[in-house]
Amino acid sequence: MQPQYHPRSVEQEAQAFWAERKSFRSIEDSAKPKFYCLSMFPYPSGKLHMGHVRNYTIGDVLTRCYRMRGYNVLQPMGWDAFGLPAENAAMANTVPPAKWTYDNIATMKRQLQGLGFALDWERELATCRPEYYKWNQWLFTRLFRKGLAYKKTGIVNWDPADQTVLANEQVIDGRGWRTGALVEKREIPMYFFRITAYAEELLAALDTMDGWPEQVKLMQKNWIGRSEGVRVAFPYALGGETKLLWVFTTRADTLMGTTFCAVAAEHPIAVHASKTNKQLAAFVEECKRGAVTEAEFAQMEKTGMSTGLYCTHPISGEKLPVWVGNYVLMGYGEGAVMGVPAHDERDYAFALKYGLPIKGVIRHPAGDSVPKPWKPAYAEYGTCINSGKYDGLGYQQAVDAIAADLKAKGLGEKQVHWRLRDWGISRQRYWGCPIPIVHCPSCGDVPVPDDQLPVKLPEHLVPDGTGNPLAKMPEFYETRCPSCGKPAKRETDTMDTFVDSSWYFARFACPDNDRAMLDARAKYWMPVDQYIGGIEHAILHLLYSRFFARAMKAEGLLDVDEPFTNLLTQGMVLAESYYSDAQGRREWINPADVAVTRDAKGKILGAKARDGREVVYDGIGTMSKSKNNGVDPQALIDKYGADTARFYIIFASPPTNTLEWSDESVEGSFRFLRRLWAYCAKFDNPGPKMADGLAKATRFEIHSVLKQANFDLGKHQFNTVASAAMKILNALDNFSGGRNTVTQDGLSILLRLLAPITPHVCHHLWRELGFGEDVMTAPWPEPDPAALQQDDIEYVVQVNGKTRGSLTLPKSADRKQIEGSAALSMQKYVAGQIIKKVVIVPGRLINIVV
RNA sequence: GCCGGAAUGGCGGAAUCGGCAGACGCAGCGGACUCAAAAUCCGCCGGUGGCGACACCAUGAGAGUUCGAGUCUCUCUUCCGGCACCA
Repeated sequence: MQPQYHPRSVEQEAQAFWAERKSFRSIEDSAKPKFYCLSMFPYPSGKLHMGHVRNYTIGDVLTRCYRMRGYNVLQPMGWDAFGLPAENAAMANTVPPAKWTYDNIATMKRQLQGLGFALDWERELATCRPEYYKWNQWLFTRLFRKGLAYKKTGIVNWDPADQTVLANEQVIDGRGWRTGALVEKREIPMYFFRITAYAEELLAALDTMDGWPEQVKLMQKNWIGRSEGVRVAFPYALGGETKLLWVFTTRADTLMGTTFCAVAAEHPIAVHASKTNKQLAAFVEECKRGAVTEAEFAQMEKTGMSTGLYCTHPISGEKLPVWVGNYVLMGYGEGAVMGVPAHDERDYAFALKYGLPIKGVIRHPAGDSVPKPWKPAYAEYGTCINSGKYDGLGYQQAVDAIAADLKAKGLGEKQVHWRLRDWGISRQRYWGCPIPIVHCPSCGDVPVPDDQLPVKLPEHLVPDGTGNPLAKMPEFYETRCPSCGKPAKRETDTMDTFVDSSWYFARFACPDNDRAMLDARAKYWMPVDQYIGGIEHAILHLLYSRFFARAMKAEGLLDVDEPFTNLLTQGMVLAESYYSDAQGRREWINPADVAVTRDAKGKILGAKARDGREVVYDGIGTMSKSKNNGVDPQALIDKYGADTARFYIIFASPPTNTLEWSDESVEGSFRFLRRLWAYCAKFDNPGPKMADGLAKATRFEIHSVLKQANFDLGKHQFNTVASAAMKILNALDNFSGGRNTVTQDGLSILLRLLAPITPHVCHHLWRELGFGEDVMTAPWPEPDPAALQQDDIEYVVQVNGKTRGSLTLPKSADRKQIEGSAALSMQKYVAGQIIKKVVIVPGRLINIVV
């Protein structure tokens, strides 16, 4: 055996072995339990980054464990290949997004293969291929006919300079990122998926999803946001007609305290009033600029302006002014709210700012009046006061009574309200899946018939930042109506890329089927048994996929509601960043080019760049181009090999934590693999005979560590499994002799425990030392109960909860003997005092309370 | 702003049910080997006091429950993720 560990040749040899045997090809087999292990597929952005390596290493560890445990495992890989970055790269390099994307896929595929993941590459798919997106389109037409996909107006960010729609990400401080022009909101027709039709189900099913982290379920629950309240109408006169201004409130008990109503800038009342009020029109225009995201809305200064119109309070008949508020969102609820300044913090601030009346109608702990400043107690539930016939009622009684009265007048009723909104899928972009609709002047919106699918996206275009190139391409949009045959216009919007990623997991079962979206193989493999991906996807992607699974089930394509049985949300990969301050301009220095100086205790004193310049430590954060703190996985693999990269990633942190990158610790992981190799290289050398006591102790140590490792594996705490492998090697290495029954058993356990993490080196050593032909087909190691037997137990002894020593007692000792021995050993602390009680935790601890 | 999460030595982390805080590793310090370096091996390694046995303090801050709290409860601070057109 080679005395030195050379990862390159070991890894090539192992990968060739797996490729030749097609070790990771998965075939449906109802005789074996199946395990579908899936990591979120990557966006082909260029090269693999550490987040990818982490994600796929975690998935691969699970995949290989389950293979060794005898499951029929599927682990596929594909490409989330449509999206905005390809268009940006296209503009920057004048290269079509398709070419850029396919080149990136080729690079990243090579990198993934170099990492030795147990992937079934025969099932590879890319969402930008017509064979894939044809079925996006096909399903869309099905949902469209059912009304689960429909058209309505939606609001987009409009860059007036480039005459183009911008993504939220492309709007910086209210301006277009390329033009700097003030971005406006525009209403345009868009297609939506009616995800709200499943709101109730998506919420209720969360309670049955035991394999998902509570944290993610809670976030989804709050996102769906079920609330019970009352829908209230405030009548108003417009052009001689009486219309109703609807609002939703969860605090109908405060209805009598309403002193104004506020509507969104896009609300019909605001639009109407602006026609005759120039100042208001300017304010409405103002509202359409500025905040783009909900976060920005929530944090911006709340402003408003009166429309000059009044509505009528549905119970009291009072006249209330109608205002336009920049904080009222048209896309949320009714686009209007009732203002109760006395009992709502935001309304309170608004009323103070604009001199609107404040009318207290709830008795609260701070008293009946509502003096400045705002107190949270004002918003608490209480007894109605100042509310006419509702005086004296509590929250629920008041809501019931008011809802009943409103219902009698036809001005309201109880309603369940959802925070969840329908999913707008139209994008005015080129690099995405075309929406399969033809607009016919006589037939309206006609879905493209099945025999004309897919609507192919031309792959040669280069966008220029001024709108969607498809919309400027008559060859694409000029068509005939599938229904009447007359000239018609094809839809040029493409789908949100979340559509592509909402069902890819099912397509992996049958990526080669050109006659159907899914077939029986999907029913075999689905649901995904273990899904792994970043916590940043906790809401949108996962919720959309849950919706899609239901929609597909309704089409008879799947027979499960929930697509992912178990979910593991991995943490982000972070790195330190450093900059040098040159004339006030920060130049970011890659951490690989920085040397830190430390004091005698290892504390960081300062840092210098490779060229000797002093650099400033800027803390730890996500790896980014702007801070030049990315660590290239390829450089790491080239230097140490894939196994070291995999081992470090697993060992450095539990999967759900963030992982802080450290080049020095990588070195330590490499050192461990070298030690393992060195141990194996001398394994068959003659040495001293192992003494009985040492044999017993070594076996006990190895099997206890294995027991713990298997427990940790069960809770996906892989970092301590890697530690366990190190502990086993330490235990083996304490004996200077070679192969005997104890070390043979121990090394066999070590190599199998480590095989999922560092598969190449374990593959090699397993064969080299004659354990078998392929470690991947060896059974998963289980501890031997006989090795775990012990005659004595070591107790921790405490006095008044403070640890004072330990005590070794025979396993057979009874309570009386334990108490006696403990008191005796604790003479020093107990003497002269009265023992009040003795707490004994069997097999672990004795606490004497004096 | 709202929703969710996290905080333990110089660093990453461990501690299964509330039961020895700091496993395993990194960095650091001391030593062996070497002409020297690298590699490797051995030892030390939370803080304060003490020659020492040992004592006290210590899991972001403050309170509480308990024989006993990193773990449970409340309040607060800081950081991270998401907020519907980044993926």
